Amino acid sequence: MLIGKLAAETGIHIETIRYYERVGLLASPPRTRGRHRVYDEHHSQRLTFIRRSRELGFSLDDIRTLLDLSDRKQDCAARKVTLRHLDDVRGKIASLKRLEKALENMTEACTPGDQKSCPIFDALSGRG
Amino acid sequence: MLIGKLAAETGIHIETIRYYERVGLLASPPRTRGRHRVYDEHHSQRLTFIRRSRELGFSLDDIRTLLDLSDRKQDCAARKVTLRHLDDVRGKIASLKRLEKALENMTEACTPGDQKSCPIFDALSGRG
DNA sequence: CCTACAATCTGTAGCCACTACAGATGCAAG
DNA sequence: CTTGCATCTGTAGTGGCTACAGATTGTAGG
Repeated sequence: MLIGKLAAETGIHIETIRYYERVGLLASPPRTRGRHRVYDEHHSQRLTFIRRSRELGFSLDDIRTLLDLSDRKQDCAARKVTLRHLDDVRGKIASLKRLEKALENMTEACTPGDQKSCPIFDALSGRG
Repeated sequence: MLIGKLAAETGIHIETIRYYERVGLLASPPRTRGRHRVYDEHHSQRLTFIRRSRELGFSLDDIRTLLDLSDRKQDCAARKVTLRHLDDVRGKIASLKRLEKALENMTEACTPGDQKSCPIFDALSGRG
């Protein structure tokens, strides 16, 4: 199958597929005489693995590791990678929640008709 | 004051200060004969505003807007920008929470000693 | 006044994970 | 043989910095 079909099948843009090949995530497929890439089911499965991993927020580096671990059936190591990523995600949630609180406080303090200084600008100026 | 002192005062790296100038966030300060930048209290306040806004997750584009609104004392408009950003943050939290759940499910399903297929690899392959 | 050394200067390239072109080909149907 | 879409390569752009290299400026000590 050609790259367009692979893209349609996996939901990954053509340019992104070529990008994954360039950075070594997806093996270079054989070519036609006219240098068009020819993929098979194996490539499609790999690409689906990559897409699912990306959807779960793994970095391309992590995915490289996961693909390798999957080939070598090292599921314990994969669990570690996943737990580390989960930690990361939780950290991001926590820091976004702090942002959310701060932003809520700012907007709640800012009531229309208030003639004095604006609490939003005060907060941003470091006075809040 | 020179750029090093401004950096120390505001907690923003020298390169970042120059970057902000380059992208039009911070006005070009006057220079010494030898082209060294000379800042005053006004620059320092602006930079603090920028730093606080960055800490709250505003994009540089948003910050440009907020700085302008602050100059023109348009606090209602600033409130809108802030609410929009708050929405953004909440959206990110929601999607990270979905990730968190999915990752939790994967790692919980993966118990050591399980001899069959690995639920992590299954999930990533699109079978989960 | 001279030297040493720190601070600053400009310009460029790199990071991540793509995305968006331009301009040149390949390939299949009519 | 032409039309027209698909694919090719290569490069540049995104955001928000960061990290250099190599040149210059400023300043304190001798």
